[in-house]
Amino acid sequence: MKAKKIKQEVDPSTEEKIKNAARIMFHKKGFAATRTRDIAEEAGINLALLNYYFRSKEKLFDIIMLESMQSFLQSVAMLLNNQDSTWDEKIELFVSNYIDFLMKEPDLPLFVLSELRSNPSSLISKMNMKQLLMKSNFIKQFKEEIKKGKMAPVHPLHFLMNTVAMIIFPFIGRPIVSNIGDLKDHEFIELMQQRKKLIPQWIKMMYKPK
Amino acid sequence: MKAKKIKQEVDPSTEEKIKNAARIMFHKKGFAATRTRDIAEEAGINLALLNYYFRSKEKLFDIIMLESMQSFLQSVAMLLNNQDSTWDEKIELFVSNYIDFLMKEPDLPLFVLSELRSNPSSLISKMNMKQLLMKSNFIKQFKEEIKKGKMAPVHPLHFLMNTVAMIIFPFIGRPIVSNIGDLKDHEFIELMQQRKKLIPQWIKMMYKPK
DNA sequence: AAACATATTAATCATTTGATTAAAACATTT
DNA sequence: AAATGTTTTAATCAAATGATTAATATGTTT
Repeated sequence: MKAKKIKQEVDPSTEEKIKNAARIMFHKKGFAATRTRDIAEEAGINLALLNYYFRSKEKLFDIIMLESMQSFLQSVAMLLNNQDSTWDEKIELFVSNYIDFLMKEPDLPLFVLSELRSNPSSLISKMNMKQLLMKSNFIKQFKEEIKKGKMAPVHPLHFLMNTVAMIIFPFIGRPIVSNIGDLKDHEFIELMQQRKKLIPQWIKMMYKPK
Repeated sequence: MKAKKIKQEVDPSTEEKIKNAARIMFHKKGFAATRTRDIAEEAGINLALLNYYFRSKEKLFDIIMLESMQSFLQSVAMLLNNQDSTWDEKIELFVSNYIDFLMKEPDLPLFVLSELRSNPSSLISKMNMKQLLMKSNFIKQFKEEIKKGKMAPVHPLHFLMNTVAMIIFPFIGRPIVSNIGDLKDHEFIELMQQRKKLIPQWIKMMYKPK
C-alpha cells in the first residue's frame, strides 16, 4: 500500500511513463517514424508493457493524438470563449499565452498538422469547432468592433488564420528561420519574446479602417 | 532511336515515372510512412526498378527532398532578388505568385517543414540563405523604405516570418481551417484568391509608421 | 543475325517491427 | 503462509518492408 502510493507520487506510474515517452517521440518524429521500441527505451520499460497497457501502437497513438489536439486547440478555444476581457486585452492575452505555451511545446503544432494531413481523422469533426466559433463571445465582440468602426470588415476566418499563423509559424519553420537569420537558441527565444508585444500591435494596425 | 525519343517525349521515362510517383507519395505521407511498394505501384513499375535506378529509398528521397527544398525556397529567393520592381509591386507579385504556386503544390510546405524537423539535414545549411538574404536587393529596399519613413523600423526577420506565415499557414492548416469555417473546396480556394489582394494590403497597414 | 548492353520481371532474402506468450517477480487478499 | 491477482521480463512469432538475385525481355551495335 505505502509502496504503491510512493510509486504513484514520487515516480510516475508505468502507464504514465509510457504515455510521456510516447508523447515525446510522436511529437518529435510522427507516428510512422516512431518505433514502439523507441518509446519503450525512452520510457525505460520493457517493450511488452506497451502492449500490456495500451494494446497496440495505434491505440496509444490515438490517446496521445486526442490529448495533443485538445491542448493545441485549447488556447484557441480560450480566445473564443473568454468572457470578461475587452477586445484588445483578449488579443494580447491570447498571443502572449499561446507563445508561452509553444515555448514549452515547440513540436506540437507540426505534429498535429502533419498527422492531420495523412489521417482522414474524424478527430477534427468530433471537435466540431464551427459551433464553438459561431456561438462564441469572440465572434460577438469581433462584429461589435467592426460595427463600432474600430476595425475594417474582414471575414473572421481571415482574422483567425492571420493571427494563428503569425504566432505558430516561427515554431513550425524554426530550422529555416534560424538558418536565414543565423540565430542562436537564445536569439530565437528573444525574437519570440518580442513578438508577444509586436503581434498585438500589428493586428491592431492591419485591420484599422481607413 | 526513334522509339526511344518517342518514349522520352510522349511517355515519361521510367526514371521520371519513379521520381514523379515518389514526389507525390513523399509529399503526401512523408518519408517514414511511404513504402517503396507504394511508389512502385503509383509509378506503375516493378519494385526492383526503383532500386535499379536509385539504389535505395534514401537516395531517391534525397533527390526529391533537394528539389522540393529548392522549389519551396525559390519563391522566397525570387522575392529577395527581383531587381526591377518597386517595393509595393514586389510584395504584391510575391504574394500572388506564392499563393498560385501553393494551389498547385499544397502538400509541399508541410512536407518540407516536417522532414526538416527530424533530419539534422545539412540541406538547409548548404543553401546558406543568410548570404542570399543580406546581400539581396530586398534588404536594400527594405531599409530604404524604413529610412524614407514609409515603414516602421522592424527586424527584417519579423517581416519575412509574418509574410510567409500568412501565405503558407492556410495550406498547412487546411483541414482545421476548412473544418472551423465549414468550407467546401471551392470556398477555400475563393478565400485564398481573396488573400492575394488582402495580404499586401494588410502588410502595408501593419508596418505603417505612426 | 550474332553479340552485347540495357531494361524489366518474378521470386527470394534479411532485417525490422508490432505483437504475443509463457514464465517469473511482485503485491494483495484470505 | 497460502492463494490469488497484477505487473514485468525474456524469448519468440508473424507480417511488413527494403533490397537483391537470377532469369528474361528489349533494344543497340557490329
